[in-house]
Amino acid sequence: MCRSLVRRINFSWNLFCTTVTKEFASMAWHDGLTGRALEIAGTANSPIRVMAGPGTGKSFALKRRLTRLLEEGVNPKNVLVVTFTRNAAADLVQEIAALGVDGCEDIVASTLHSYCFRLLMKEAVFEFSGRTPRPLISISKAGVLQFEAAPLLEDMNAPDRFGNKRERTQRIRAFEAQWARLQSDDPGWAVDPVDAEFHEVLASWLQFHECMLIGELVPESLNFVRSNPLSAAIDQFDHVLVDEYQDLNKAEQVLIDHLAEHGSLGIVGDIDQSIYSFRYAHPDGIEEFNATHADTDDHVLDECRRCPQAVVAIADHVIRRNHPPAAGQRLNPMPGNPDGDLHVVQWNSMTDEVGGLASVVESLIEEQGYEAGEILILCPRRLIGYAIREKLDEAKIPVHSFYHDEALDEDKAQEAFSLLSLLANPKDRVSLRFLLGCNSQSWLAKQYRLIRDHCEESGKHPWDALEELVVGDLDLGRTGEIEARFTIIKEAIENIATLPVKELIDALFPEDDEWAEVLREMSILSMDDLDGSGELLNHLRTKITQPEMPEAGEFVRIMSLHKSKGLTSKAVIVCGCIEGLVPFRDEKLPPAEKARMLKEQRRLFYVAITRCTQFLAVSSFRRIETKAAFRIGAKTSGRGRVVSTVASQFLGELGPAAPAAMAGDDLLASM
DNA sequence: GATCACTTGTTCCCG
DNA sequence: ACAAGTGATC
Repeated sequence: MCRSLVRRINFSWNLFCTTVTKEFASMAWHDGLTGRALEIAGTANSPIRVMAGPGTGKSFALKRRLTRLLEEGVNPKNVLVVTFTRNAAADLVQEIAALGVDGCEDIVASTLHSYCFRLLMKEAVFEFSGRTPRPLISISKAGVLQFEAAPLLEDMNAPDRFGNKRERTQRIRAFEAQWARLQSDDPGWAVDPVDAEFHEVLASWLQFHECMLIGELVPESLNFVRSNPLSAAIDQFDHVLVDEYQDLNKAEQVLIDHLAEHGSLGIVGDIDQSIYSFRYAHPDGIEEFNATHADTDDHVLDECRRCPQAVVAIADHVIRRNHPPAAGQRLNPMPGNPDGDLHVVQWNSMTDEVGGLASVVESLIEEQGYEAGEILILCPRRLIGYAIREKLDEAKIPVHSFYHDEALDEDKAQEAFSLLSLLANPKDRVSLRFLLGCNSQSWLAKQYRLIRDHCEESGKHPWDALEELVVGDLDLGRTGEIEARFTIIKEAIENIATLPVKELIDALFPEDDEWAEVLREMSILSMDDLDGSGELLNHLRTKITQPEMPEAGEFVRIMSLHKSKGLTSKAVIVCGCIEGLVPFRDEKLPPAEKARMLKEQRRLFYVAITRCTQFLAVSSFRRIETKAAFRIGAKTSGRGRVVSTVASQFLGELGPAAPAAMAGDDLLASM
């Protein structure tokens, strides 16, 4: 008790200091810095590698390192900070700026994705590659690519060669994987002839439509940087700092090496928090970093300042299963931290869990003095997240969910978005192709083929060829349906062409249509900063294609376990801890892959439980309807309309520091 | 090429 | 639950 009081005083003292220094002069980078953080911030060695567990103060050390560089007179324009989400970088810089450090607004702080986008936009790069960094936006449904990739799949329909749409989707994924993993760099890499042919057809479609797969952004940049190391288009960085290194894929890691070639390189990461294998992350990269980079200066941060002692104990106990028994502690408690308020709770059904957790939240707010903004709910399935959000809405508790958006789920939303895209850039071939075909099951692939062949031969733009067809200056065979469709699209564009942004939003994403809700909300939130259709489009595209760290506010946050990485919250509730959800299991995988996946799921659980500073509840439920179980992928036992779930194996791995599991009603009664 | 009724097959997590 | 694929018919 006494100790935690002391800590609280220290904490306020720190706050006091930073405000004071801000008023008078910029702070010195090493103020109040000791031990390992001081070394990390102060060393001039390069490269440096920092292995930092959750809550061990790595962003603190990073910030101080940046502050030092600026104080020492480094040109901020020559400093690159790479983070995983697009606002993490901005936050970092903003926090340093708030400390009164000059020049930080000039630091290049962004995701690698947006760095590559800017690089590929440069004329010199276009002339080299002939590729336009216009990302092809797609979503996946039932294993098939939708939206802008749908006409691509259709146009690549070559019976008996590339398989059906699912197989073609898989092939595209395989290519993205190959690029992300730089498999073509492997000496033994052999290309299957069908793959080679597929690649050729894919590349020609992308080339003709002046676009890129999102997965090509980094490999294309790398390709340029490798071939043109002296190009003026490449920024010459004196210092490169990379956060969440374990989540980068190989292409990204190699690109970083190139960008840091003439300067210092610092990487920060944690193998235990590597949770992005589905993005082809290459976590071995951080473990082997010292082998691939001579004279690596190593640092370890393993004292968890964020979490209460009991939480550190269970987190460490869980994650040690991923390592050999002799490996020792992965995460150590911070002496003096409070013990924490830790609960393992089970409910009778999914409905009970949803309602029960909403009551837990209510009780935290009304009985225990928590603010809504201090509560974070992590759900392994969005379905559960939405249900809890609804309950909290009913209880009039402010709440916000942060699922990767279903903005473009509906056909009408896709059509409206494409219309905007074509309005902003009438030369946008992808949007034109999409709009021409989206009302037809066949995507009018045959008629479009005639037009495309003609354009490839003559160098015409498909829009111009269509214009000629409509007025009768051109005859390519049967093109009646596609001409009719083109006329409709043209009229639709003309109708919205002169609208100011506010009215454009109303016209494209009408207020009362459910399908338009997400796009409308995204647009309206930043409406006043947007000038013209181009800016509106760019804004929406960025929101849709780039991950964002969920911002805190005066509301309960609900999100996936993945999204929670990097966040801190006073109270954390992890729900749905049953087999099939956490850990997610894919029974079709070969045993070695299954084992690898289980380890990653364990890391995901580890990330989730290490977000809290005080309260942690790990929750599960016992019974579920067979249909619902199938839908969310829960493992079950028994027969009938309602079956039993199996508690997550991770609940059995919490170790001696975990409290006994209790029934939901008992937890509510005790609060 | 469009439309229909039908069968068949895979997903279901996560950025 | 949802989307692809099939085949008949217009």
